Amino acid sequence: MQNKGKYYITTAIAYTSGKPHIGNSYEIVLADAIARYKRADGYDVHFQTGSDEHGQKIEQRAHRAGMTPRQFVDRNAAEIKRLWDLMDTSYDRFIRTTDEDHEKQVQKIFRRLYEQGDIYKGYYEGLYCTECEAFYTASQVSGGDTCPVCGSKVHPAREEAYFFKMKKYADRLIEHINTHPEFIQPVSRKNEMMNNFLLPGLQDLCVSRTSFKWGIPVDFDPGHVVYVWLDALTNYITGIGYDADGHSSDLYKKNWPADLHLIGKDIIRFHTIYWPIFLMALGEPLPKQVFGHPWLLQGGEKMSKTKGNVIYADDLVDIFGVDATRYFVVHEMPYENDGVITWELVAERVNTDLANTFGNLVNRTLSMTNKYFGGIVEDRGAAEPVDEDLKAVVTAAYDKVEGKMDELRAADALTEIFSVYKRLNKYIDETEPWILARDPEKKDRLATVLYNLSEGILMATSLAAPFMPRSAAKVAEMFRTDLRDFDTLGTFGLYPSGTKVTEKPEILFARLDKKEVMAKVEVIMEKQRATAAAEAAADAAAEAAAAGAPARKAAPAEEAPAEPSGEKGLVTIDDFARLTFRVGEIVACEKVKKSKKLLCSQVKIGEETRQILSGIAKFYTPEEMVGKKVMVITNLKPAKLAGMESQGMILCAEDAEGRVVLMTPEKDVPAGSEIC
RNA sequence: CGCGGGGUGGAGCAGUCUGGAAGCUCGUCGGGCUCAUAACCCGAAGGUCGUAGGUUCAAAUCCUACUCCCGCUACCA
Repeated sequence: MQNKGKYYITTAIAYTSGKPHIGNSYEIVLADAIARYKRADGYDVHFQTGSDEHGQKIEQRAHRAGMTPRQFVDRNAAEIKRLWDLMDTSYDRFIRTTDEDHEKQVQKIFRRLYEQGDIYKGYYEGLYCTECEAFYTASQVSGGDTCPVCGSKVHPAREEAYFFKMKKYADRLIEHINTHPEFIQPVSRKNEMMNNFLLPGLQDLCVSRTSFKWGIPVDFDPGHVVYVWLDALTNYITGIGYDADGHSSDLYKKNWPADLHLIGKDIIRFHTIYWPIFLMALGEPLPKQVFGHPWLLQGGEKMSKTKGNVIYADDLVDIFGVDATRYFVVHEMPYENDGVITWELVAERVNTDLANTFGNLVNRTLSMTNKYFGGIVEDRGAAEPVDEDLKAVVTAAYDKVEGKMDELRAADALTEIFSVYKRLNKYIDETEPWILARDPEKKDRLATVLYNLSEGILMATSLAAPFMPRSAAKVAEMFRTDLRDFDTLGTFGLYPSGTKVTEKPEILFARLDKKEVMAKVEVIMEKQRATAAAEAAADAAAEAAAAGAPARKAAPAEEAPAEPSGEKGLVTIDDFARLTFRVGEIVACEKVKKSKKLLCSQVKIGEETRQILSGIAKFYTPEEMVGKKVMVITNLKPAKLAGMESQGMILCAEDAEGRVVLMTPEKDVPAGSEIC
């Protein structure tokens, strides 16, 4: 295969404060798909990922967990690595910012930048919260003088710190961005960076802190540790052997500048402004491209532990398998906008694309080959005009996919590949092999059709391999051949005629029953909620223990704070619209034996009758209930009360003494009428 | 007037730069087929393209105003 040169791709390094969710895993999977694709396409790929392990938050969390920071990051980095490995990602190096080679180089870089005058010592000024031991900006404090996190008083303070002279390189960077339109992807982000940061004028960046210890020490000024971005971003060069004294490794010389930094859209600024400027200061070339990918949202919301809606890669893999999970996250992510993930969507996608279109195609082809030819795939040259279009579609696939991948549109690349599988399914209908099989004179034609199918599957699957390596390997194995190098994909017919395929085709992707999936999900979510509650309790206990005299407030929360629980906040009309209320007529009612409070009513709502339990036995007898028209929430999740299912809720009013009264319509309306 | 992105059939998206018969995947409904994982193939229904106005022979696409949603707003990793 021809060598197209080197390709160095990186992901952001994952922060070791906790377990990455599927949105984080998406990045490594996408990077891996690109890396594998480039390898198959003839590039000499170097793929780096890793973990970001320093900072005050780590220090605090480790303390709360009763561990040293080192133990804490060792544990979390191992967990991150486990998830990356679980997803079959083929990175060449997993760098940790606590790795010795990295720490040493960061110190050297810091010293060099200081000596050449790009870093200077000054004071960081801001509003300081003693409780949190953290600075906040005026905008965060938003006018008042209370801490946005813990609510205590903040006061102006200053801390000795080193700063990087950003302004010095700003013009060069603006010039670079303007002359390299491909540098920031998607392009809409470019304007954001220009308008918000570069054009108004950059502030100098604080690159050291004295308020915590868990970081790389500034070797010539012991009270300071190197602050986050100078430590984190430099992993891209230290990980391949950069040396600030000019003795960089061959690996570095070969691979730098990076071809692609794949990162989340939230850290675009750091990668397109600070990082290039650091590199300019070091006299190194800039990365060729930075792609800030969008996020995967659960439903329409950000995932957060407090909302209890986090989806993790390992849970997805348990239910759907590695390749299905990989396929979903890559396929479902649009280029610019955020993608959506829900368990239902994954199940649907697996069934339609993977089981029906792809898996079933492979299965039916292999089955027919076994049934009609004892497993031998043979091109007997009995071509017909209908074959031409099929071959054209198959042989054109590589160029189409290549075009999409060049633009980093991996989701669209997958769509191209699947359109080939769809075309192959259609070909079966066009040629009707089962009819050919009835006519002995059509035996050659039948063999040729099955050969074309097999070859088409193998060619398309070679392109799918970077996205679904395991399944692609299985397909090749079942056809008793190897996947194709990309530079052969323009030629139809390289599958050796006469190959005997497997006798027992394996189901690549089983169809899933949505209800069964959701039942499993319920178990997972339940476990997650329990864990979150336990953690919260442990945190609270640790806080209390650590408190000593005046109680310390909670440390900054990782995620958005929980909804205020005591009182009911305002909702929007959309929130209200999510609830469905209907008029129901109680057609039967009885006491629930196991309970003193509950009545079990059969409520007629339009065409259907539902069983609803209500805690109103003290106020109404079953006889009184029958015939009443009441207000019912119909889209409430069913729940079991006293062992019986309740499919909704009958609304009542409760007075100050706790007396309960049914809500009934003021005029008579038919049961089933919607209440709005 | 801080900056930016978005609002397209039931769901998720493309199309907007470079105006010219509203498209893709899924779901729904009808039909075909039976090799296959109740799979596959064909067809249909369903959208005033957020709202209002303007430019034009022609607007989802350009312009103006309004409205709703979501990010970012600088050292938080």
